[in-house]
Amino acid sequence: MVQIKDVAKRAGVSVASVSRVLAGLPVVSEPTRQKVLEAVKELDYRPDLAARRLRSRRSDTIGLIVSDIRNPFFTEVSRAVEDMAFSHQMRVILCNTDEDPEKEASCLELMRDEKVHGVILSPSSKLLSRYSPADYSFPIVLVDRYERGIKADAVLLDNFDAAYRLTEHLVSNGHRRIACLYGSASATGRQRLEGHKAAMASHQLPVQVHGVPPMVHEAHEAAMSILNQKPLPQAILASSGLILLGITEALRETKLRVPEDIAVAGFDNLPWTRLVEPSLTVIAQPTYEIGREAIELLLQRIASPGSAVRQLVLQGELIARSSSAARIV
Amino acid sequence: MVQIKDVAKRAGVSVASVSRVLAGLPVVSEPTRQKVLEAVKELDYRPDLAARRLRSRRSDTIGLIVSDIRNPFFTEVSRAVEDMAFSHQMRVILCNTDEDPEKEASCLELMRDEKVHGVILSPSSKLLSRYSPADYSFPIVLVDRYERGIKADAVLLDNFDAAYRLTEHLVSNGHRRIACLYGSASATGRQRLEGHKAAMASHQLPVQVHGVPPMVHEAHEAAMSILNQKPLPQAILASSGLILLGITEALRETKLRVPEDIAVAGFDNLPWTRLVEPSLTVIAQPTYEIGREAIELLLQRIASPGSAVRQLVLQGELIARSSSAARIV
DNA sequence: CTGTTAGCGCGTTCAC
DNA sequence: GTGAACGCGCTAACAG
Repeated sequence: MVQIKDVAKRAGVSVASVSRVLAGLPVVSEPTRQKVLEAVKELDYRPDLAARRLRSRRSDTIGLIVSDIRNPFFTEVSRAVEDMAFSHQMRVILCNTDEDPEKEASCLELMRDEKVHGVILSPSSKLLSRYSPADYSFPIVLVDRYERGIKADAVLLDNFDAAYRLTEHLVSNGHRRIACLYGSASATGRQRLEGHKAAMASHQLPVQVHGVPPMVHEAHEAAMSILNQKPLPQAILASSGLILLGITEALRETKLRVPEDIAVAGFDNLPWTRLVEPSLTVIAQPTYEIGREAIELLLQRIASPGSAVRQLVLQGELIARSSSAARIV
Repeated sequence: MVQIKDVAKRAGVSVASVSRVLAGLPVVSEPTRQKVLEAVKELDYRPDLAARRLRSRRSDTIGLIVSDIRNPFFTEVSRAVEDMAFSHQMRVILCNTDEDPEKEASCLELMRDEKVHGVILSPSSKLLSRYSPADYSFPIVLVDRYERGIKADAVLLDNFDAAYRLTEHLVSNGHRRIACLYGSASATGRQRLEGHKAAMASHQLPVQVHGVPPMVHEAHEAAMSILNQKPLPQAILASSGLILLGITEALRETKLRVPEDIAVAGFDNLPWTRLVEPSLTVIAQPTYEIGREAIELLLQRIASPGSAVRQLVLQGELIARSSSAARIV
């Protein structure tokens, strides 16, 4: 294994000079710089990261902790995080928690052990409810999940507003009896519920809401029982892409026509939502941007640990498609 | 920062004993073991990974290099890899290459620098064509992409067989003029093409094949031009989920009925394939299992570097749905 | 079975 | 502007 002293010998300088050149310190003369660079290339020298990390106490690593990378939202976020990290010469360590507080805790411990510079985290409800940045030795940026009043950096969708607008869209298209299936397990689902309720209230319309656990199967079941009730709601609203999937499955089993018998709208502009017949009205989240902003916020926080906490709130985009077309009265 | 000598002092033993207890070496007496464990707990001692890695020359890390984590196939594989790695106390470093040979090379270098124990890799066509395990200092397991004759561990779908059976299925349902859109950029696409051609040949049927770059847009365009030709093929076959998506989009623009006017079948059992109308016949890949087997193979290779190379070939599952229903003659 | 000690490869003082 | 030397925290070899 070629190491720094080999390079030093070859270049006819000391190891200190090699180290300085590699660190980009400007206190080194141009001739030595060239000598070193040449020797590095000739020997194909690669600094030993373990030694460097031990000595410098820096890992050049950040952590990304999500519930499940297979959730398309997190897939996209993680791609953005990887891209940004790569371009900043940083490594990313990824963990899946499956919303399990114990796994969450062990992931966080792992991040501590790895001496990450910071973590991007989508906390479970449980963790979020007792969350305090002070409990951790590294900065954390929350994504997707957040509770008002928490002193923490975060990048979020404006869930209330998005659900409000989606509901407004349904109402303005003539739908009045609207059923809302929301993810009861997450702060995000509950915030979307609040947006929905506020929009309904502004029209003096009664609400019909159903909390469901975050699983396709459960959403499917819940949707089925709603679709079998009399009178049938005029529209059904899903607070997440997963729930929307469950509803869509259920609708395929019934012979109900969309939007004539019942309109549909939901969250997350996944590829399939425009392929089903009819295509589905959704709120598109700027997922890649959320990831990009999260790591940006994290890097800034690392650079200036003392500055005030910030929440970055991004707007969803309403994509109106056939499934929520105007009701013929 | 609490370190090993603090623990040693507290437990009244030497640092070596602490190290041995933590390494799980069986050469330590039960009393000292208990003393050490207690001290570790009391001080909340966490070994410094950088120091440990420097000294032991082991990183407990493996690499995963894929073209794009957003490809659902790789998402699933990566989840499996993460799960297995986590349960083996291993870290995973993930890289996206976008099929770019340069990025591929820098990812591989990064893995070398990180001293990973091994890498799971889906190589670009270019890399695959000149691939040799001997070029790397760590073991590599190929996933998804592979070329006959390469001496490398790999976990693969039986692409030839899957495409053969999918074609057989179409033929046995009365479709004879079949157009095949295949991914020309990957070995995988070409192997599926071969399976298709073989099946057609066994029935003395002429083939009509079209290579497309691996982008939805391109597949869409190619599908459009096929759908506009006279006479219309009786069926259209896609060699990947991505191409199937492009075809599905194109079909929505035309007013062709599926399967009456044209039947459709393809690869990858993604959630949306059973939600579109009509639902799509596909070959389901055992994606999670592929990831699981890949890391299993890698760990075995790490354990015994000298043993013979192995390719693990898994079978796809034909899921017949409405889009390929029997042709009424 | 346990303790002492020599480095692992590098970054960083501190003299020059 | 440069080099010599120390030590980051740990593991492993060796002595006892």
